[in-house]
Amino acid sequence: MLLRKANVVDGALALLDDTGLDGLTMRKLGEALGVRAGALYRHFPSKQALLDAMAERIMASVEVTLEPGHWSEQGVALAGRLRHALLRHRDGARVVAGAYTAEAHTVLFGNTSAALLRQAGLPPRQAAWAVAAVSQYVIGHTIEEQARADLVEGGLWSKKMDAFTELSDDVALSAFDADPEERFVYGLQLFLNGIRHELSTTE
Amino acid sequence: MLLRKANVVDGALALLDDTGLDGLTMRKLGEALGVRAGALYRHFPSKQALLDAMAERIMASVEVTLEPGHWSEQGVALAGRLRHALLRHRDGARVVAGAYTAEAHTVLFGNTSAALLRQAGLPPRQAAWAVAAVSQYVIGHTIEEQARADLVEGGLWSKKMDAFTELSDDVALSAFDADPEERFVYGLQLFLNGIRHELSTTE
DNA sequence: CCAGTTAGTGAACATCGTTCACGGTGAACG
DNA sequence: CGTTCACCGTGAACGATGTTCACTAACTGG
Repeated sequence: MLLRKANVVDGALALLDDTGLDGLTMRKLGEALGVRAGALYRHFPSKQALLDAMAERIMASVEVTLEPGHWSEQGVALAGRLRHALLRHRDGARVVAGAYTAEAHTVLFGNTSAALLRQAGLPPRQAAWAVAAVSQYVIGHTIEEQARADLVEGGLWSKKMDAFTELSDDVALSAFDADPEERFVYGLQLFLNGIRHELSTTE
Repeated sequence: MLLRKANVVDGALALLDDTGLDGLTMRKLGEALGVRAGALYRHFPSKQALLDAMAERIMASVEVTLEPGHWSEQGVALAGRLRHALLRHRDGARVVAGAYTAEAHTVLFGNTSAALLRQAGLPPRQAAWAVAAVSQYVIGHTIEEQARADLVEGGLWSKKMDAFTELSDDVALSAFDADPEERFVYGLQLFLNGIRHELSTTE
């Protein structure tokens, strides 16, 4: 049974889900695909190229269709779909952050989001900057969210929290075992409210 | 000349600056310190522990003293000092992001920032969330800023830009070779304006 | 000055990404 | 149907990585 590029990416994402990024090895991937490690280099020139393709696949899974509605609702939807796409695979955020790729679907997401903000009245340059800023927030948030999930799975989470307890005031503590989604939406709202403020002063 | 933990961290940060995170190797670090790789394990139980210590050292270099002034100015100053601390070493943002540590200086930065926002009138829980969100933005931004710097140094930046040019509209293009600091401040302002809006509605 | 802790050595282990000469299989074409 | 040829996969190897361990050397406190 011959392999194609798409199959390799499929297998790599599946392996990613149950070994994590650090456990993703060319040899293990080969074994999962019934093939020796070297054979993978017929499809990708390097592991990094494979990771780039995985990132692109992840970005391809975020829906970018804009339904009619207020720009801020669309913005919440877009950012939320980006987060969910990253969460769909273990360490997905780290994979996308490490790729720094400029391929079709990654660019499409940026273009669509920027167009949304431009339509809302933001100058083109600022729209592009705002999209970059929000994306950086989403990726930064999701890297941490998944890092925490990995720690919990490894049973190391309580250890970190103990270190916290000694140094931090009680307030910050309770804020940290809140629902990640709630925290995500809060930060996102801060951003969008900032954009709203920007719109009201430039027009 | 015997080594101490502090010397190892010093050497590691120096080596980081001229080889980058991917080139940071226990053997190379040993060589730079006049020692075999194995000796480093008398000071740190693993490379990750060393990286955690490096992250703490980087965080220790951000000044957290609050001078009197409007909370938003203090916020700009704090976030800006965080960014500069990350920029001070090559791949500094990746090091800090990968550590996910809860040690003295990292926690201190969070506590100080949260106190600032609480004093401004934000409820404790929301203050902690807002600080986390801004930190994630700063780290996300700086990872990208440094990734780009590494690409430029490797001469691979123009290649990425070519890929962009084919897929993106002209607008986004010009937004991308703007001064990183200007883009950083713009995103930060969006955030702080969102917090300002939050303050005006909760009080 | 001696004892005991601590730092460093050198060799080894398992594993990693990557390469390459070679053998085999697939499908397209006459 | 048979040949051809591009492509896929093998197996072994290379160099480099993080880490361990029995051993030796160096420093330090009493």
